[in-house]
Amino acid sequence: MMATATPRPGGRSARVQQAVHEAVRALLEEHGGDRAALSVPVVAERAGVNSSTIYRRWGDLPRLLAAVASNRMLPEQVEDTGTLEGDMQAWFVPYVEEFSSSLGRQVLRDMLADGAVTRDYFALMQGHVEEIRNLARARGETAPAAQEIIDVVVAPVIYRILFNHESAPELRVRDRIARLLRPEETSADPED
Amino acid sequence: MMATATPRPGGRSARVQQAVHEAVRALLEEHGGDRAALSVPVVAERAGVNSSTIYRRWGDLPRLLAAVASNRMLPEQVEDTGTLEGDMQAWFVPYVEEFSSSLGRQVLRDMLADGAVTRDYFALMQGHVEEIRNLARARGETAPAAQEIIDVVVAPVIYRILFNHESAPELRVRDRIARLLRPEETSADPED
DNA sequence: CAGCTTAATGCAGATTATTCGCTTTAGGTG
DNA sequence: CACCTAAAGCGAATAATCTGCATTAAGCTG
Repeated sequence: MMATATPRPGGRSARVQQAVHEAVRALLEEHGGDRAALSVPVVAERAGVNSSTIYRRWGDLPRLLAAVASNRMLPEQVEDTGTLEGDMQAWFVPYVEEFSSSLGRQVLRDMLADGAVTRDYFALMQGHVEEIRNLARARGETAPAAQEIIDVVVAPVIYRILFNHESAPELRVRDRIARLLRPEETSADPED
Repeated sequence: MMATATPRPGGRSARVQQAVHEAVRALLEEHGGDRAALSVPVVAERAGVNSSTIYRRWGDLPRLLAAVASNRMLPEQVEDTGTLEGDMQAWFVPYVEEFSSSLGRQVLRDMLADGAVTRDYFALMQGHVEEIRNLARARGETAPAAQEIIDVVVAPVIYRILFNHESAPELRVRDRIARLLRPEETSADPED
C-alpha cells in the first residue's frame, strides 16, 4: 500500500519490508508508543535486517514511521449499505475510532511528518468520498459535493483529533453526518 | 512566546535562545527550506553556541524546529474593526497567507511534529476566536459559537492546507467567513 | 533448468551526531 | 561585594549514519 513502487516487488525485497514494518509495530506496542524507544539500529536488529538497508530504503526513522503509519491506517473499503448516510457512517466511523485514540493520534502524527505520504493518503480518502457520492447518485439520492462532505465532516473531525485531542464520542461523527445530509430534521440530537 | 518557562528568563539564557532561533531561520532561508541541510551541530555553530546546549534545551532537532515554528507563526492579535465579519477577516486572513505558502506549510508541519507545542498553539488560536466572539456579543451582534466558527472556517482551511496543498486564493477564506455569518445572502460568491 | 544480469542486501570501516560528567560562567540575591 | 545556582561550555565516550565494496537472490534468456 502506497509502497515504494519497486522494480522488483516480489521475493526478498517484500520480505524485508514486511519484517521491518512488523518490527516497528511490535516495538511501538512494547514501549507504549514511545518514539524515543525506537531507533534505526533497534528496528533493524528486531527485523533481522541490516541498518544500512533501512537507511537506504526509507532514508530515516521519521520517514519509516510515516510509511508504517500509512500502511497501518489502511483506508476502509467503501461498502454499499443502501443509503448515503449508511455508507458514510460505515466508511468514516472506523477511521475516527482508529485515529482518535491516543495511539491513533500518534500514528497520524507520524504520517503527517512526511508530506508525500500524507498527500497520497488523503487523496485516497478523498477518492473514497467521491466513490460514496457516486454510489448515492446512481441510486437516485441527492448527495452533497465531495468537497462539502470533506469540509463539513472530515476536516473538523481530523482537526479536532489533531489539535484538541478529542475522543471518538466527543466528535459526534454520526451527528455530523446526519446534519450534513438531513439539515432540517437535526437541530439538537446529541449522540453520547 | 510559548517558550520554555525558564526560572531565569533574562540575560544569557534569553540571548542563547534568540541566537539559536535566528540561526535556524537563517539557515532555512539559505537552503530554501530544505530540512536536510540542517543539523544540530550546524545550527549550533551558526548561533555561536555549543551543541550540547541545544540538546539540553530542546532535546532534538524536530523539537527545536517546532519551537522556532510556533515562534515564527506568532498569532495575530485580535483587532476591533467594528464588525464580527471584519474582525474575523482581519484575524484569520493573515494566518492563511502565512500557512498556505509552501514555506508556511513546511513550518506548520514542523510545529505539528511536537504534540505539546501544537496543542498550545491551537489553544491560543481558539482563545482568539472566543475573544472575537465576545467582542461581537458586547457590540450586540449575534455570533456563532466558537466551536462552530472553528468547524466551519478554521478546520477546513487548515485541513486543505495540510492535506491538499491549496493556495490562499483557492481557500476562499473571505467567502467561508461570509457564508458562516450571512448564510442567506451568500449562495454563489466566488472571490477569485 | 543452467547461466547471466542486476537490484537489493550485507558488511565493515569512516564519519558524524548525541550523550554525559565535569568545569566554568554569569544572573540573581542577601 | 560575595555567594548561590541555573545554564552554558568543553571534551571524551558512545551511538547513529553514511559509504564503498562484496554478496545474494529474483527475474530473464536460451
